[in-house]
Amino acid sequence: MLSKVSNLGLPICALLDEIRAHLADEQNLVLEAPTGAGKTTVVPIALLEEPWLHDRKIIMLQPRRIAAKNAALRMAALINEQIGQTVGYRMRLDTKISAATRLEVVTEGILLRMLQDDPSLSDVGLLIFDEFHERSLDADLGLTLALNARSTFEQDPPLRIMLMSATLGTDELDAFLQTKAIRSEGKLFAVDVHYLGSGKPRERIADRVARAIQNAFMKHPDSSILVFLPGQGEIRQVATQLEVPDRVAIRPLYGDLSLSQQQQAIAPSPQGELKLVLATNIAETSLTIDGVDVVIDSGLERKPQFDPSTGMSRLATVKISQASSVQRKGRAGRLRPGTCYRLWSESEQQQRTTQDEPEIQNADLSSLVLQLFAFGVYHSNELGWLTPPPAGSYEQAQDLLLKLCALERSGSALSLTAHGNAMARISAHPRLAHMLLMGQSAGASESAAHLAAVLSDRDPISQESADMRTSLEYLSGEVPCPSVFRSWQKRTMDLAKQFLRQMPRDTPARLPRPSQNQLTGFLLASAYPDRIARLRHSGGYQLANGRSCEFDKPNALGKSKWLAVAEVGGMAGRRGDMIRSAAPLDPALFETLLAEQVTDSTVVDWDSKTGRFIAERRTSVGALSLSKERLSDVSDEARTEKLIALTREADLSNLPWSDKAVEFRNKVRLMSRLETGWPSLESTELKTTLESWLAPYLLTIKNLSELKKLDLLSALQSLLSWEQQQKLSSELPERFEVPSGSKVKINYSEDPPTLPVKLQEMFGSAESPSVAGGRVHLLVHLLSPAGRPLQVTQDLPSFWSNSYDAVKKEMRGRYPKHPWPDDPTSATPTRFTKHRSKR
DNA sequence: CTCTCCCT
Repeated sequence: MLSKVSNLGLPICALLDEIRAHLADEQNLVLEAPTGAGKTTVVPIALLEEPWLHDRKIIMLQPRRIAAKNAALRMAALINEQIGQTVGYRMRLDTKISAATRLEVVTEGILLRMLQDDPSLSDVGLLIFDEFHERSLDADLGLTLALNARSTFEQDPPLRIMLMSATLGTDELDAFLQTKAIRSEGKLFAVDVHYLGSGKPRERIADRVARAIQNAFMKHPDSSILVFLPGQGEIRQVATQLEVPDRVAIRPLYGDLSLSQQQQAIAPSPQGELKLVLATNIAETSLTIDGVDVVIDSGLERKPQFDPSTGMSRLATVKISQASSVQRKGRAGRLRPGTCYRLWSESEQQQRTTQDEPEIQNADLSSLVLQLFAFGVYHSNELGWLTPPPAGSYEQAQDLLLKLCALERSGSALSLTAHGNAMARISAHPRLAHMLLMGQSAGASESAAHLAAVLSDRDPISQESADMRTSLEYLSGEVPCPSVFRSWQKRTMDLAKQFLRQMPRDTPARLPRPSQNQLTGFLLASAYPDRIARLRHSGGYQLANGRSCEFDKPNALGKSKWLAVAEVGGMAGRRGDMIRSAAPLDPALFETLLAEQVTDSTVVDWDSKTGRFIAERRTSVGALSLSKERLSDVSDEARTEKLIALTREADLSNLPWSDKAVEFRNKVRLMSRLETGWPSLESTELKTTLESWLAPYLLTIKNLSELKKLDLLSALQSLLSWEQQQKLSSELPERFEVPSGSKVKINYSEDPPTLPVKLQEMFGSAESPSVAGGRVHLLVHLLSPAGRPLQVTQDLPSFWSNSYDAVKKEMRGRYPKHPWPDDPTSATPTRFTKHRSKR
């Protein structure tokens, strides 16, 4: 096998010895090679006879079906075999594999299914991720699970993992896999790059692109041109406003076009005209257009941005990365040298990000989280990730899976339900998997399978009609399917059959069967409970998730008061969302099959005018309120709950903080500084435990004036044990006996606590007053006979010896009737004047 | 001025 590929003259052939030597010693390899180096076909074949394979297979992952098939076909041809012998491929609904197959090219999603059947990957010796730089969600997850499989199972010899990536930054991969990349040259022709600058502000992209096209045709009169635009809208604008020479054929190219229209853009023109292909990102990686010498790159692309707060994606027009611009440029140099015009400046190019963000950063993670639970991974941090899944979308995914009954909560932990386990075995989005199982329970497996299949893929009929029932009628043949949709119909029916095979067998229908009219709405509402919608009085619909949306053009569905919406489209920056597909929903289902979606709650409110409570019983579906009913009685529990919520909101400021309560809190704070084991009475902690300490005292409170009389001190005291309460009053007494015999109240509302006392009453005291067995020194406020503060000290002896003389001199004249002895430490303390003391 | 691409 090796000899069949080692002399092909491709750049990669020179590196085969190095690659084999590396893999003989190490488990990981990063192979960095640009397109045209031959890595995809040469490397797997060259490794088929390596001893460390131990008769196990080589699996090579490809992000796209066409690429997987082509790679397998080319490799089979290289070794003069039919496909399905030594080399085969495997993808959804299309497999060419035999018992003799040693090398399988598979699409990335297949790896997850392989891991489900055999978590240790026992018959795989080498796992190759091709085009790993694209960082698809499945590739990232596959790598993480494969590394986990290698570390948890005894593989002998261990599984080899190889990442093949385009040039531009493999350092991160090297670090993650603790290896050193092997680099190869490519075999592309030189492409001249011209930066045309950023253009005038606010000028339409289509206008600038149109001008660049005109200029390019003048400079390259004999060349076909490929233009990269962000989306269909811009493609249409350019196509309608552009005037091109007669011998040029304009060919739009984007994913929603039919296969034959896409073929027209790719194939050479029949009359030998030049081609002007106006394409989206589809031409960046998926489709190759031959005969292009000039590329015009708008520098923009449209990308979905997943919003964890709504669980929906919206589209945004963003600047492409440097890596993407290199890829687009390369499309001009496949057969001979070419030219690339970029509609931005060179300095801006330097500021652009080098790589695209990995998909895991900005994707719906519900499928990933379900799969992890099915593998027994309950927290993503149990695994090693090149890029860990972001917390926000991870939590959103868990919430959705809880709503779909795939997970259940026991205490603070989540676990997979039997229903969730069945969902994970179905190869569809968890929403659709849930819908399939619900459909089965309601005796409507086949309809559910049809609907899931339509929603799984691009649906050409939804462009004509947003009513899902139209697609279903074409699919089942109830309404004759137009011939242009025949290939869609066949593929979608095949998908539906696969879903039926994946559903659990022998499951009795446990739910009542909905009527034919209710069926589609019921199924959609099971999959998308957050998108149940109701018509607003003002027009448009409100969704259960709180957002609003409407039809882009008048639609017969728009008469329906209730809808089950499947897909919502929107562009970032625009206000409303568009309903792309939906079905009418019978609200009678809220009392039967959809009863689980209805929440029944008693809402208590505080009427701030009367200071009383009012209660309402409400039923709702998410943000959509179904009914409201005023209750004459408010239960103690409901009222307490509301009071606690109000208290939390007010940061405890609504409670009657008496001086005693404030002092108590300060005393506990003081004790907790001295000893461990005392509870914290700080607002933050008190707020989290309101239910335990405050609630019992709220039970009798029915209005505002009763709240004002709340015994807050007792409530706070309940947080202390009996021993602590005893200790608190002995260690931090109310009053302190000063030398004169007065019992002076200690002010614990300050920190440190203060002792306001007339100076004369402290005579004879050589020590600073303290509490808590001398651990807390009181801050003595020494007062004049008239009660004016003279001095503040925590160190009385130092006051007597340093400051007393000056105070004495100043005060003796003003208060002559009071004693001002020369030696205060031996004088007799007194509350009175000299005259009264003598008496 | 109203949807990028891909996949089980």
